[in-house]
Amino acid sequence: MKARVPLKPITLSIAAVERDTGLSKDTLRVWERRYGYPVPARDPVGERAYPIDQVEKLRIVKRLLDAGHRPGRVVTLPMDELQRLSESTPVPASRSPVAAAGPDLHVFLAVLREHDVDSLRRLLSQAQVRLGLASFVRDVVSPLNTLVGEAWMRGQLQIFEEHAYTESIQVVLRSAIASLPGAAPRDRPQVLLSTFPGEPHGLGLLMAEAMLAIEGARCLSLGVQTPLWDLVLAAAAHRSEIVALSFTGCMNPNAVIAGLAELRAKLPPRVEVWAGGLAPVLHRRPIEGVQAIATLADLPTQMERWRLAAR
Amino acid sequence: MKARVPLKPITLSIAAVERDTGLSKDTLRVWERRYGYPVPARDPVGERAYPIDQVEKLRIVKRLLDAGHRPGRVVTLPMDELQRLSESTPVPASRSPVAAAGPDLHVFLAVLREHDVDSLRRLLSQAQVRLGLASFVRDVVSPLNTLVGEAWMRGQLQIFEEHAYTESIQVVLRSAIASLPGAAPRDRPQVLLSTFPGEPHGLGLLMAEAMLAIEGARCLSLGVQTPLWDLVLAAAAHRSEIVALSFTGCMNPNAVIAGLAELRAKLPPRVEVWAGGLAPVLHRRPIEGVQAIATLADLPTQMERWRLAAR
DNA sequence: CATCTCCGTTTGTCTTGGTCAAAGCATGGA
DNA sequence: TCCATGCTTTGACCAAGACAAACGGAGATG
Repeated sequence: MKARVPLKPITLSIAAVERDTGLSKDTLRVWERRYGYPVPARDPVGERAYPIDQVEKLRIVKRLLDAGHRPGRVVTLPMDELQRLSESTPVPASRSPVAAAGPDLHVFLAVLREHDVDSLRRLLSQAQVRLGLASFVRDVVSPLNTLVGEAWMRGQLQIFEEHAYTESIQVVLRSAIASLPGAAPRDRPQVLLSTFPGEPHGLGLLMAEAMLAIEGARCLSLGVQTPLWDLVLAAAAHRSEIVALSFTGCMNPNAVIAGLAELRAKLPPRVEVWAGGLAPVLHRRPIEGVQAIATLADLPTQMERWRLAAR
Repeated sequence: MKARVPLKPITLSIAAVERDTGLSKDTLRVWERRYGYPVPARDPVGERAYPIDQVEKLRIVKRLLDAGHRPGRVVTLPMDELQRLSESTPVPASRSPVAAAGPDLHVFLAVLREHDVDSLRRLLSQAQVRLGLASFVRDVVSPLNTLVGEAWMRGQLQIFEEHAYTESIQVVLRSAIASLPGAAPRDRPQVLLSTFPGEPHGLGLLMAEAMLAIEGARCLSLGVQTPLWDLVLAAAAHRSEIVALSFTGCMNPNAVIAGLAELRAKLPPRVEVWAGGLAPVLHRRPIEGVQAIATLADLPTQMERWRLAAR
């Protein structure tokens, strides 16, 4: 009931800090207990009142956490140390030699930084038309995603800039997909696309949908976060022959493995399970009955394989 | 750290119930203490494990709460009483007489139930062309959303069917928006669209974007779940004159109010805050400095008002 | 040198039981 | 009819403790 809305919000309640930083109330309290930071002031009632500068520091800390740092090492650091870390943090660098990949991907990044979304979309559209959809997805969107992800990790990109990027890619990709010749009802394979609960990123799905649709597959995307059991139901309802999942690094590796194993077990054997995306766990060791898609360029190959298998 | 993924998810953790029902952990615990309901089972570790039927009951209770009932009076009622109340309680959504609205919205629902996504998209596209975008959004998509939401609440629709529906609407709306004449750089107002963290539904944004774009606004959608601070940064970066947020019932009412108040305080006064969507809390009482958008049909009116105000 | 396994440490979420302000409701007076 | 008052309901917050999962380093193995 403490929905206090102070006229002079020079301090924030713990709930407000949770909203602003994404750190849960429990976490904030336990940090205070363990690391002695942050130590907020108290309002007349005895409740925590965080000054804004503490909150801003917490925002930076949160970013470092997302970039892979550990709380115990960074929460107590002074402000200038944090700044230094933000800039110098070496990127976890998955595979994909980005630097070598695109010619001038940095142009896209530059207009994004200037908040010129119109130009960004125009440039993306032009690239799509010039290169063709497949090459656009493979050689522009995919490496650009990595580039943007890395820039964000380094703190060179704000969250809202990343959101604007995602939305722009979505607009261009969806429009390109919509203008592909629609698959005929007889076309095969019938592919069901989605992500597991806990995986909120949908760009991978769109990219995969584009690559598969080019090859003549009948794609049905369910968007993100479909419960496992519903994937089984949906595959049955739509007579899907392939269920394709997309993963980024944000899902728990064990949850990925366990989920894929369970999905595999619940689907009829004739339905294939394809799993792709940046999640490292997919590419460590093969998973029984699951096709790991190393890169988007593998999708056509896999389709070829599927078609050759007599069915 | 308790991201348990039980193989047999016949029960949900308290965090999962919070996500699914919108009732906070504190509330769930205090209800158990005070009213003796819900009393979840305990897992081997001693943590609450809610059976799904309790969660479903809680969802109904939550709806009754949103409709104005008080917890003490409804949490302990048996299931049939709740059903009776649900039906006899005048729809919380004061506006939007669904039954009277569409002529044959049930056609869409029927093809959805038959899993004929191709037909669904074709029918939607045809309706969009026949009615025009504004009427399509106002008279088809919006009431259809309510219809689908209610069907899902009643358990008449699977989650994957709801996902397929959402994706279909998205395809049709995005394609319609893309084919609108683009706004000129000088056009106004510049509108920033998004949702708060915790609000995962993006259809409202698309509908609003369509209505606003028709009226000649320059829209920039950031997709869903933009942190509050980033909304402020984005509004500054894009010189937005209006920040429009969309809410469904899944957000905690207090979080909605507090978030809007904080956003209002952090934005420069000349930037307007518009809040729309089905969340009941928006329409209970006006919020200082925030324009509540009752229905999508109000968006043109609000635009008119904004343009008349000398700027 | 890469990869696996083991083990101690770190970390966030959950636990109990208590406090209290704000919102809701009813009663009585103007 | 409308407003002031007092009582009840309600959920957010607090403290301190427990514990499993995730992490990271050491050592063994291919």
